[in-house]
Amino acid sequence: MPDSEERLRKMIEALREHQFRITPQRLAILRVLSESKGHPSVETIYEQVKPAFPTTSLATVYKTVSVLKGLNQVLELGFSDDSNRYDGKKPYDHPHVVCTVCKKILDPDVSALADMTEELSRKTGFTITRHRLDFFGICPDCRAAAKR
Amino acid sequence: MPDSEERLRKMIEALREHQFRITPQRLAILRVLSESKGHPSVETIYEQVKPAFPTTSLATVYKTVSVLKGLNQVLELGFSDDSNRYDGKKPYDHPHVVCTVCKKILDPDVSALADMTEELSRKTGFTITRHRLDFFGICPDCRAAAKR
DNA sequence: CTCCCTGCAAACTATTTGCACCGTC
DNA sequence: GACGGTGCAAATAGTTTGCAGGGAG
Repeated sequence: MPDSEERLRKMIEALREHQFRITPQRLAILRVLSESKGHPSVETIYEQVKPAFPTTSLATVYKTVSVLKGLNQVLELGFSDDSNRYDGKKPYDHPHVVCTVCKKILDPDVSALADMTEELSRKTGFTITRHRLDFFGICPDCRAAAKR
Repeated sequence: MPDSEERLRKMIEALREHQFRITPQRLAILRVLSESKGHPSVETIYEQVKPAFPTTSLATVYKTVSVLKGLNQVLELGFSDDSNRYDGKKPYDHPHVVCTVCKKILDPDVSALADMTEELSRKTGFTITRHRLDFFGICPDCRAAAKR
């Protein structure tokens, strides 16, 4: 899986570049972020790091994730009614589809977004720097499960 | 301003229809929601209701807003790093532009969204029920202020 | 007169922070 | 060795909830 290794390398490089130390705990967190497909929460990362480092604390995960966010090496998806989710594979704004039943989050292909931003900027006079586009619904798996 | 009166009437009707009582406090909250252009927070609503009902509590505002949300009479815009904002004028999903400096929120015209949802549903197999589209940037006012 | 609503305070939850000890560089 | 990082516990902030008294229908 060369793609996630590439991401891991980038993250480590970014940390080094800014004088952040590479501790074993951080390395484990980076690994989870670079490998997991499913937009994990801090809690989920914590659970995955724990086996290797049983004394790891949630605070450390929060702090590391926060550092990575500052270095633009992870995208934070905040949900006001749930815990935040993190994307270490594509650390830049992009649309998401969220299953409201199983909480799975996927990255769909949506093309027309760039045009939309440009049009918006023109119409409102805003300088647009970021966006957030989430679709909510029920995934095929959960729909099938509900029908039983 | 006949438009906001129309909304106020609709909200009251929805409450009555579902056996919710129309208390003076609730009426005051509905009024703020139906009149204010600026997507107020619970705190903001509270501040505006206080003059008329000095003993009003934040809890009551939260509870009323929650009831209205359940009746689809207000749109809740949750922000994980800030307090939630409410839209009583257009209580259905629609895009927003948020100024990251003054926290102002506007409703821009964005057309291509319906097509996007349809395309997404087809590509992912999700049944899409809701969406959330926010653009973040700096409004013309704040940009001008920064240049001084 | 019956419940629902209100308002106070306490509870909750995700996240952040303070601080003494520890380990990377 | 210096100094940033860790892990525990306590603090925070927005929101929710429990409950006794009050008022709408």
